[in-house]
Amino acid sequence: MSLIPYSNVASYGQIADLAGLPNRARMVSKALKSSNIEALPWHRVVNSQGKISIAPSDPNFRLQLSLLREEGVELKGSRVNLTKHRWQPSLDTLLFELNF
DNA sequence: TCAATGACGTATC
DNA sequence: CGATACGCCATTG
Repeated sequence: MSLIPYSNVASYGQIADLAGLPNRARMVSKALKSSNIEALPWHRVVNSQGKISIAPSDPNFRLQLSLLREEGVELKGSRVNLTKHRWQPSLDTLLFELNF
């Protein structure tokens, strides 16, 4: 997921699928909270509704908002415009995931 | 061990 | 839209 492009967003499930782990979105979320931000574009990750899945009380919530706005992502409150910013994995990416 | 718990997703109602 | 229900499974206590 370190390959989610600038100004794009992907959902937890989408990432899980790409990693070859269907229906395992929760694992991705765990990976994000535990695997502390090691130069990972965690802020480009939202749920399938395009909504930010962090508690608004959490400091990171604000951070994610600003980071996204900074990248020019359209936000309606805490919701991103998926139709416009959803990441579409390139063929190269897919092949890469399939070990080709 | 076992039950509860998630930065989740899809399907219904 | 909001509320519920159920699937998934590593981590926690």
